[in-house]
Amino acid sequence: CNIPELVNKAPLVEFIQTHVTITATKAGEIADRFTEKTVDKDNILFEEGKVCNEYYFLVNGFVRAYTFDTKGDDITTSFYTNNQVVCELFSFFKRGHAQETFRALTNCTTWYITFEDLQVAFHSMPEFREFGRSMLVGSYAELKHRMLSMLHQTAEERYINLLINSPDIFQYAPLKDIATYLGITRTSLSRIRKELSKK
Amino acid sequence: CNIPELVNKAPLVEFIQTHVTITATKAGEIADRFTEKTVDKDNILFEEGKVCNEYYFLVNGFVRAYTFDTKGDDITTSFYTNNQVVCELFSFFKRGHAQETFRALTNCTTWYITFEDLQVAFHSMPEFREFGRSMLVGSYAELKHRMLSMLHQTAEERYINLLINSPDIFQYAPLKDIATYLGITRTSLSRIRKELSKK
DNA sequence: GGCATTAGTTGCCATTTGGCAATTATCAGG
DNA sequence: CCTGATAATTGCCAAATGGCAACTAATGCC
Repeated sequence: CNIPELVNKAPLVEFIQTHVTITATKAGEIADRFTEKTVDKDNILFEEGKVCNEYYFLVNGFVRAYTFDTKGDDITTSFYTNNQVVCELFSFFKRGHAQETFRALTNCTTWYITFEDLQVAFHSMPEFREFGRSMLVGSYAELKHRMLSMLHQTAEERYINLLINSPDIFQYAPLKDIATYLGITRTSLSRIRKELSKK
Repeated sequence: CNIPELVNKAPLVEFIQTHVTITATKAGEIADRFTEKTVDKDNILFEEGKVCNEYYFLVNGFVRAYTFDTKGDDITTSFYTNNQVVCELFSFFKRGHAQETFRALTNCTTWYITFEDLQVAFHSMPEFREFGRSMLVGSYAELKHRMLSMLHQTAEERYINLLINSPDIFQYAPLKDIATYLGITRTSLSRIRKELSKK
């Protein structure tokens, strides 16, 4: 464990500590199972059709996940930024082929762990298991919240909330991709923005 | 372990075996941690505002989960039927107050395990951990699929798919609740049904 | 800097969905 | 069986969102 690694891993250690009750030492042991990897802007972290084998912790950067609908149109399923786990969870844990692609919208610094290493670490470190579960439950809750916004909010309300809660998305992602994330067309998003600018 | 229990637990044992690679004996050991509980029609399995402490396996019956939007209107978040896990996962695992209520639409037969017992069992039985994770990942994937349907399908398409994939929902739930589940008003659902009946 | 490509906006109009109120259908309880 | 309550449908119209095409703005590349 050399000094640059120690420095770079600090965000990951902190992240682990904010999600499970754990000593810095234990959190450090978990973090040690991760390997650093940088991904350049516009490059792919994980591609559709493959079995996801890396569980990424995004230290720094911006990532868009997308898939294609039945007409072949590109749909944004999620955005990821600093201090988030980037992973196609179903493919990763169930070892199936994924239908999503994760692409870097900026240069990204990540720490990742492979499925095999994670399985081993889960087995030997109860705290890591707890952490993994916490991540899974957190992702589920976040998605449920977004689902609820689709069920009862208008496109304008969803747009405003995104603007308030995730302003950085607007800094890195084109509006056309934000539109599909909100479940509307870029034309409608454009008009919603125009209406709001009047107010 | 008496005979009625053995008989009744068979669906749970089978369910476990279809989700993780495990012997019948081990699956039976897991199932033994669960306790039977019946819930009568219209009664509540879990109520909003509390910390969810039971992880239910629904052997037989039909359940609706719902919450309230900002206007105070009732919104269906999910339906559950035979051989499904019924639980507010975020509240259960993160020990927070839930914003959902689960109500029986029919008489229900369930097997449940409490949070404390589940924690103990997770710790001592790796297969149970694997099962728990499989459930979590499965719920996540299902929700993601539904999210995607909200992003790119019309209300009519979502209705048709629900009709095909979950016809039993229409047997037990009133249309007004199905409408909120689909993210539309009961008026619109009524019109969609009328249009389709013409074809 | 110029040019090609992609992104974003706007006008025009169609389609989808919603809101409200009246009406009809269904269902549970006395 | 009657009756009140709730669910479902329908008409009328408004609002939200989409489709297409034209236009403008931004961006990347040589």
